[in-house]
Amino acid sequence: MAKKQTRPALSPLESDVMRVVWSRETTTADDVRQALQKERDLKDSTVRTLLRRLESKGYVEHEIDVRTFVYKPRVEEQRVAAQQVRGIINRFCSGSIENLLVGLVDDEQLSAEVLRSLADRIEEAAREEKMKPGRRKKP
Amino acid sequence: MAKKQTRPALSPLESDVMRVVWSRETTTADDVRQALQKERDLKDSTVRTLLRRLESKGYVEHEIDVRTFVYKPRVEEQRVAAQQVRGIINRFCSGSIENLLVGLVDDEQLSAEVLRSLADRIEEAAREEKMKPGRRKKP
DNA sequence: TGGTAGTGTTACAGTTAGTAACGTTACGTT
DNA sequence: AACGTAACGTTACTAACTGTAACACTACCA
Repeated sequence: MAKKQTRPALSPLESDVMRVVWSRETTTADDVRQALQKERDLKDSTVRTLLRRLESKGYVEHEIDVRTFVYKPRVEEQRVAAQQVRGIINRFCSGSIENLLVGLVDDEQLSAEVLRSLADRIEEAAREEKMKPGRRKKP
Repeated sequence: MAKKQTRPALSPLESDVMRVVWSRETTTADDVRQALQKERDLKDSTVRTLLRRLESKGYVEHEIDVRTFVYKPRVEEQRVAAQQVRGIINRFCSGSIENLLVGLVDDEQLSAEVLRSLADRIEEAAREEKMKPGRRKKP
């Protein structure tokens, strides 16, 4: 089985940067700086350091447009979230995702209705996948 | 609304210690040391430092039996997991738990069947709750 | 009353996170 | 062709957090 490759975790600020990157088609250092400006007034070189670290961690990649680095995500946001959750499940929850979901319900973050409707939608999606073969996951 | 109090995050080793604490009724430093011995051979004072840090973070509390500190969890394991997940949801997933669950399914950590059966069980449990009033959550 | 089980205090090195200055390179404009 | 400047890479520093533990102190129990 293809081992699901795992990347070093994101720091809080790196997460902020990633959220910017995920929210756009393409992203430059200056885009990030501006996007985060309300909350934090980071210097250009700070942002570039962050982006470089994110690239070395495998979260983004860049192309060069003339002389400007243009970044794009290399992983989907939901995938990253899911991996983090996997870590939580292993550390707590006795490795069982069901236990986790039960905890979420207890914590009132989740309801049975949501679970059910989600199950419906997922099964629906799975059926459609089967119709048109070829690539799997994430059209 | 009673603000769900949030504690400083657990480091990896602290998580290990907590797993021991959660797995037992009561726990002493020596219990922890022995439980973790296969993986890590920690000195007694190391373990006690960990437990003290966990207490100051609000994860455990202790009573004194003669002269020995006897620890117990102050939070449930699933609750902690759920709070961590809430953090993830806020950082990624645009704050939506549904997005997260979709990601988990994509990541093949979760299936529609599990979601559905879980929804069933949760609804069932909710019905029972309504029958016998009084305390809610966690019997 | 002394040995010891058990505690608190203190500490230190390695890593990660946030922050950024400064030096270098190469575009495009004149 | 040369120069200003936009954009990059290298390097660095501090603060906080982790893992680790020695050592000093205290109070039971034999």
